Amino acid sequence: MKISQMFGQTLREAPADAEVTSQKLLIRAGFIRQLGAGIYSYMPIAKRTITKIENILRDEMNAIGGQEMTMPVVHPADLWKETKRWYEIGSELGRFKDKNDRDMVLAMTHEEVVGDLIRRDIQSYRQLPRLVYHIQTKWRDDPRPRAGLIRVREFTMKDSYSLDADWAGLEKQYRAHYQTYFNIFNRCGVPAIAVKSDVGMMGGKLAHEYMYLTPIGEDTLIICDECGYVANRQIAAFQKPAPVGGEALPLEKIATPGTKTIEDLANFLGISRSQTAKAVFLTATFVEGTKAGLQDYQRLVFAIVRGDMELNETKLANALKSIDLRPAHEEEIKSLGASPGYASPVGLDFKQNKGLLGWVIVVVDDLIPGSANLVAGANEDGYHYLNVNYGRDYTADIVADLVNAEDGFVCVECGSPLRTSRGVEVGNIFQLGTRYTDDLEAKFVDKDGQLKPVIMGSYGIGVGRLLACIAEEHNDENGLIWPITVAPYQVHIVSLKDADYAASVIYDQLTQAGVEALYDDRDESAGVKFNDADLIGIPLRITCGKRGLERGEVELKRRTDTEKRNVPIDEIVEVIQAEIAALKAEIMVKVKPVVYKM
RNA sequence: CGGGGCGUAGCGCAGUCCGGUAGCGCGCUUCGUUCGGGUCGAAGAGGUCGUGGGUUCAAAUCCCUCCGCCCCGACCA
Repeated sequence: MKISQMFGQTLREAPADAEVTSQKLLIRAGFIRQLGAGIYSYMPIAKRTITKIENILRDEMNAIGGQEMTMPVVHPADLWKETKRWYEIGSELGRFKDKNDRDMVLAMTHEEVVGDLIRRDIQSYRQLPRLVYHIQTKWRDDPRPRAGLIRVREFTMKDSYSLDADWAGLEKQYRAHYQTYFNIFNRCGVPAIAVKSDVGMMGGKLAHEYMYLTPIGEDTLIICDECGYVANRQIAAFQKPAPVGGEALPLEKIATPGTKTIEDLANFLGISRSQTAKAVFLTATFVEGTKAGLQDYQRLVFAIVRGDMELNETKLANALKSIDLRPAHEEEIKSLGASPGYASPVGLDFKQNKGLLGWVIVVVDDLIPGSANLVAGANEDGYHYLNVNYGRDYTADIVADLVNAEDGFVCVECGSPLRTSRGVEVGNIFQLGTRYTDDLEAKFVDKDGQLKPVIMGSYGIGVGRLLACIAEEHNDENGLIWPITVAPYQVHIVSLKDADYAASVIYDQLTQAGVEALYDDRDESAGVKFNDADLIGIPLRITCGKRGLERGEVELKRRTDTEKRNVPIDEIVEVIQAEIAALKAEIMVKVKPVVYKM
């Protein structure tokens, strides 16, 4: 490609609202353009990289038996009603009506469609196992897109779906993906780790997320450097400190004016935050009923954790089996007779007073029951109780682990201190089991003649997000530095004054030899061309100048190097091919088998 | 959804407080010049000042509405 012919140009300055490095560089280098919040166009040069990433995905998926197909972007809503996700998922699901006023959805994932295909096409265990995948557009109307391509609303995803007759089969396909995903990220030059994760809206049994560690990430990971335990904070376990027990002392009400936060309260009383109980009010949404008549309803949730711990909403939602949690409104809290800032379940009779939403659910963290004589609110402005004891003064409907693991907390596996790190989720794998095939009645006849639901797994990688992570990982102060495996072009040819003819001959030779070359044939100054070359970040650069040509040479430089080497013109094709091979070999060396560990 | 910020030429910005002919840099066009790290000079093109309404003799500027974008939080993969 000649730059003079290319659609899209480089920019000297990034748009003011570009925040993260990958976003700034991809825009400046002419790879992407924003159309709306979380909606981007990929320019021709970016499309080349996208295609290479997709081909790596195809290569690796095919290697574990994947069969590529294409599924629709627009689905009849009835299918999503059958699996209940029409009701369970909120505004993130794109909904519209077609001309006949029929509810339709925009695909945010494809379990429903795969399930529908299964019930049409799979009748026998002889047709299992299978692995299908596609690389296709998703729409997720995220409440807050951010950071360029890291978090968008429209994106391309490679999603694969494993279909098995039994759990052992799922296990096998899950393990295959577990390893294959590492291969994929390694080949793209993105260091990723696998962490245990919440199953979220996908449902199912077991899930891992692949995380690229970076401070711009929005997930918090809990890592044990000692034994290798890693989990998303949403579900990360840790060893709770032993609760401080003791004999229950008499309840005592004391004035604690102006202590609406735990911090204030602990300071006022001169005690540690761990001697207090913190009350958090949330409103939970539940769905109940059958396919025929589903309805959702809300309940006020009264969660209590020790004052030195942070409530983890994912853990709470999982304990409740709620599909949605939001902070409760002040009027909802007051309807219980509780006072925000001074609230506790002590002295409140929820059988008498069901509050605005009816039937309050009290949930306490598992540290609470064993902790004696905590300080908790008295449900009256400016007052707390001393010596509150679970069991004597109040009880809960649910006791569960409800709190965040934090830096320095103790690893549940080995007892070493944990640390936190930020990460971007570049991929995920889910053991869905029969979550969808049950609802869709996607069944097959097994060897024993019994009708059984197909066992599914689903596995995703966001292509654009992966592109962003590659850019985030591989750059310097001058621009992007593409790994050879995903570089839009392999060689960038810069022609200087009076070297255009020689450069064009080299460009033709390389192109004919199958080398992917980008040729800067513009009538621009050397500085402009060099700066653009650095910005675009093609791994190899050939500079064709009058000085070198007089000696029959051109100059070759890797984007990562500062030194240049002179290469005789008649050897350039072979030298470039050797360089490309060397760069590929360097990437492949990094592809190491990872020991499977769940 | 809550809090904050922004919207003036393709990009970056000034002008808004205090109403009176819409500006600067980069980029773009043409001519000349220069030619191995964002040359220099000259002449140009390009703007419904996000939208709609109001106040006023007069609105980019003041008031109201709506829309869009960004950040933090909530939420989410």
